[in-house]
Amino acid sequence: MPTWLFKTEPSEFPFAKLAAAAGGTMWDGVANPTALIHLRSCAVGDHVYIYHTASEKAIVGLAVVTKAAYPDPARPELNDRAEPRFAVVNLRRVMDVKAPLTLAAIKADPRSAEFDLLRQSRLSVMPVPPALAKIIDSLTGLKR
DNA sequence: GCCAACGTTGGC
DNA sequence: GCCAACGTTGGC
Repeated sequence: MPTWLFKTEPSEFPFAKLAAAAGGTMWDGVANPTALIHLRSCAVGDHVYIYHTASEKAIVGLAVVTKAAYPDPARPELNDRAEPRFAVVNLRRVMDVKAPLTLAAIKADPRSAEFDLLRQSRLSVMPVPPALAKIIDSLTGLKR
């Protein structure tokens, strides 16, 4: 199953604020067109690494998609059309990583050279290639 | 706080 | 439809 990486600013919406209950929490605020394309590709059951930006710059946890993309209910004026401008998904918190995986550590590993996280620093929703997901699982101590 | 690397906007 | 000017993100 596909794995994604979502970025969030920990002072705005930290990983810990994601609900661990079945329905999860709405993940909104994605405006970048490329990020929205990825967001619309998320399916229920897909796994999502949560990455904290700003001072942390590390993968801190794992979440799962509990509801696929739908129009942001807070932006009806922009979503009342065939192609909604803003999409959101629901995410449920699954588990913390055993060890946060820092951007510096990811950069230092030549196997992540093609990762969007390094190639396009402003992208907030991106796919994680399966081979890289395996590496990240091992480096963070995630058992899933 | 700075600035590179994007996106977006609006005049033409 | 182009592109200059402006705005935003996020690493440093």
